[in-house]
Amino acid sequence: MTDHDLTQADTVRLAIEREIFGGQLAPGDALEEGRLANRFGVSRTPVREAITQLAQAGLITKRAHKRAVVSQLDPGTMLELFEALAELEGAAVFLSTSRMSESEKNALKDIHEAAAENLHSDGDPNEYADLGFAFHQRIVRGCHNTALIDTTEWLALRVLPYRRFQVVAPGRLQRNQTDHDAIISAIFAGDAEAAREEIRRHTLEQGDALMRFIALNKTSHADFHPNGLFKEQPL
Amino acid sequence: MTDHDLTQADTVRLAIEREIFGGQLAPGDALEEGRLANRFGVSRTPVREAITQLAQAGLITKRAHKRAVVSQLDPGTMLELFEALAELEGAAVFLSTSRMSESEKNALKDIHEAAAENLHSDGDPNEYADLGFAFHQRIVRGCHNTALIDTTEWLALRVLPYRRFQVVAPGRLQRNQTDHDAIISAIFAGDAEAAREEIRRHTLEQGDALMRFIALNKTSHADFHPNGLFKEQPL
DNA sequence: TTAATATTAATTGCATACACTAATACCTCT
DNA sequence: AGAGGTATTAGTGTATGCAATTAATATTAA
Repeated sequence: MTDHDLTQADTVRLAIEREIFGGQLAPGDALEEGRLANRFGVSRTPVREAITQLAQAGLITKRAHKRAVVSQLDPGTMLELFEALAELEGAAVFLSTSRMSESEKNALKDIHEAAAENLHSDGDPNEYADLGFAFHQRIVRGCHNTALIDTTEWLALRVLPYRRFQVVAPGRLQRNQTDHDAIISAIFAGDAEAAREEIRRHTLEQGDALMRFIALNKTSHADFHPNGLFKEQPL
Repeated sequence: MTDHDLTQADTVRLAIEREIFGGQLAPGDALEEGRLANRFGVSRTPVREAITQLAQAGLITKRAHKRAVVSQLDPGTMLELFEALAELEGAAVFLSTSRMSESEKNALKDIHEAAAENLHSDGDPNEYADLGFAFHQRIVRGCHNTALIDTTEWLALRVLPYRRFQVVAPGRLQRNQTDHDAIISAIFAGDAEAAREEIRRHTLEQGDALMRFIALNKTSHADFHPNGLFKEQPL
């Protein structure tokens, strides 16, 4: 039972997913069954199935007899997502503090130090962003509760493109690193309550900072495309 | 745009959902597309769509070329679900404590007192279970964060059938009411941190109690059907 | 010109038909 | 009788066609 048990619907779904997260498909873009069908060389049926799945996952929005569009995150819901994510990550780290093994903690510390090094040596901001993502992911997975992990990572994935933006916001990276410092200290000190508070504040602030950024650059949120930030914003 | 925008796939999905939560469809039962199709008087296409959605939601399990099966909750994942739910409800009540309006708080208190009355007068246990569900739901919704509410309610729905079991466990109802007492006190006192701790402990304990119940009655969890508890277990 | 309406085109929802897979029954041989 | 293989059957995955619905375009009236 290898990957060849992938049905065509699965293949199409994965492809569309990648295009959304990769930015080729922007929020608001329409997904038309017919086009996709002959683009992927299949009939509309598996395409339809893929769209159904993606809609159920919330990645795209679909209403009867209207074509599916990539879900649009208006500022309000985006803030809500960040807030919910902050709470979930808080819950996870609360558990992780007492549940992570020594090796898990050390791996976390390694990531943190690699990020520090990157920051100190003026490395690639994208690499820093990846390390930041890994940092959060390690913490979440440390709670060893599949249900909680899946839920949290699902939310994290939804805001991921927006979360990365901070690499272009002045001073954010340094601040980010300081926050991570506090979080990792609390974890190693075994202070679950403090760890929760730190990560809550941290993630909430990322959302706030993003909102400020959008407001300052007064980008119409209709046109706002998170994945384009790297390309279009001057560093 | 009324309910008549419901596509046939939606209708079928809702019907199946109801049968699962209502207990006509037990965990482990197989869903066969053809039967469902002519049972609902539609073709297999909308049935397939409904199944896809339910699978994506996790309510049923599906693998390529194998028929769909109503998801089975083994004790391990069930405990995980309860733990994750405890954390999410904790996060929600933490926010709700400062965000619920006066009328929302009063509505919550009304439910709580109705439950007390039911308990005191030896009323219908099923009604008590409904009140308990409403109690938790009100608290969660009080956080006014759609993302967090949806996530939490989704988990709550998955364990709902199991959660109700406590009406048949000796002493659980009284204990449940005491817990709710503590929670509501913390909320009215504005002590968010205490409210979180109370509801965490409370929901976690429901999971533990359920596990003990299953273990004591040494019911093979393969045959364990939550919705049957009311009918088959002697009170 | 603009707004409202009719007409056409594009696109979705569904049914049916067929291909492929996996399970079951059946047979053969030892 | 039992193990192993083959035919049969049930059931899923996909393609195609058609009807219903929505979006786009043309047309008319003010």
